[in-house]
Amino acid sequence: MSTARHASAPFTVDLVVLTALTSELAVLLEKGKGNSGRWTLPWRLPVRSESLNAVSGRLAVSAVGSKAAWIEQLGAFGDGRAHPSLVQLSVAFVAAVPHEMAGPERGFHWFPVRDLPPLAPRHRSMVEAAIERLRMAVDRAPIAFRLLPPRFTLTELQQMYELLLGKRLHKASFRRSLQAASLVTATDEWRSEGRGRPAQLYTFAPKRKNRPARGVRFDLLGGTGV
Amino acid sequence: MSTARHASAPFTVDLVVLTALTSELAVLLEKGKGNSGRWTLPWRLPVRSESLNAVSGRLAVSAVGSKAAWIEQLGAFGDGRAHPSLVQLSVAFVAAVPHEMAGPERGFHWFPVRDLPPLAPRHRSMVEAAIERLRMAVDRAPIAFRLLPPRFTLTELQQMYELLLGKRLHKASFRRSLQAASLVTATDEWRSEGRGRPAQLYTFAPKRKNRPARGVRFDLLGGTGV
DNA sequence: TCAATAGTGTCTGTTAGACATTATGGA
DNA sequence: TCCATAATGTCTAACAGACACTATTGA
Repeated sequence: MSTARHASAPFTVDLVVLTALTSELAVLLEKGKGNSGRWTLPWRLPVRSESLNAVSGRLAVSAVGSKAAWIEQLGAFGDGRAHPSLVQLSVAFVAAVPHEMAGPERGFHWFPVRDLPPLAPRHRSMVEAAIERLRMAVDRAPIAFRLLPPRFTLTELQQMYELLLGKRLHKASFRRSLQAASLVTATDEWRSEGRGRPAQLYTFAPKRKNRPARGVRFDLLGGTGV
Repeated sequence: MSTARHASAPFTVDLVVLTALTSELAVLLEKGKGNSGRWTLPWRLPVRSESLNAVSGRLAVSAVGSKAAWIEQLGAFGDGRAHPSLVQLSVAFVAAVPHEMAGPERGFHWFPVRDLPPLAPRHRSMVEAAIERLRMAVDRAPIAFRLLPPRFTLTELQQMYELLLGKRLHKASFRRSLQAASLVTATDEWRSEGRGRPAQLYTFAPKRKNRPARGVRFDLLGGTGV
């Protein structure tokens, strides 16, 4: 029951920053500003008349030290689930950043999504929604490419997709689709990684292609099939 | 700049109700409560501590007179786009209802989405987002079926899908996928519609089927292809 | 030489769209 | 009878996954 009488808006903007941490997804958490030293998602009470996108963008910069590779609004969260701010409503954003590029700022820490510390209920539902949204977005936005360095091997790219999607992919199929989509071009560089045959390096260089726009998918009932 | 000192929450809940109106999508608008008699999306200032889902659900009932066939949160809208309430933030929902079932309540009217009256900028972006969201949701939720009467012909079902998706579908492919998805069962009734051969009536009776869970779709660059 | 990884060719099953054909009523 | 619509069979192209094979390095 906070009496909002200062110039801040009566809702928080919260951010779920995801990254690829050695073969698993990780979330960026902040050492709680409140009394209990619990970890929280980065959030802030925006000042009035600030745009949501501006606030979330600056929140990302303040957390990871650079602009996010991808950021999207998740939605409004409230409905009785507790939040560290005690404010009724939160607008959540989901972002992805490359892990190597910029270490987290002071007071922040990466946690694997499979092993999170206790979070406020509202924050826990945001993390779940964020992962789901990321997996939906991976095939519509070049997120995987932006999480990799400018030059990468196709195996690295595939592993990034597998990590983001949370499932294994078939090597030959992956490369065929990639070829058909005209998304990468080979460089003349190769990289030797320990034992086996060196891998060719590629760059992200999408060329517009008119996809045939398939019909309906009757994907009701959430049948995942294995 | 309204001083929010009464017991209402400092944001609005807005609703985009969509329906299938004789071969085109239509939105439900309300004669503006404000000074200018402009049309607006149905919205309200919820009282504090009300859940978002509860508010949006009741808003739908008050607009169409019955529970929505499908409803989902669209997200938070603000960012400087004007809203009839003058409130900074709005949480929008999108809903779909069958057109025949329940006429709109007094003061409401259906408008084809291709021919909308002037709307507040924030409401216009909600309508656009709602249509896009509906099209994404049509193959994950049985929206088309809930907009049809319990017994329908396959041609009616296909036309509903075409209307919701905004594109033509291939008849034989549509029926094959439908069959494969085990979503409908035939009744022993037939309906003669004017000239040609009568059509068999079907009911929505989904049977769980384990779909094979396909790989990646490189669907970047929004290539629609025709 | 062996182990390990990169990269590719072939085969098969599934599916979407094109097209044509049959079926069955009303005008 | 003719016409309009329903319903279905066949063909083809695209594509995903399985499998196996070759290529190229380090140990």
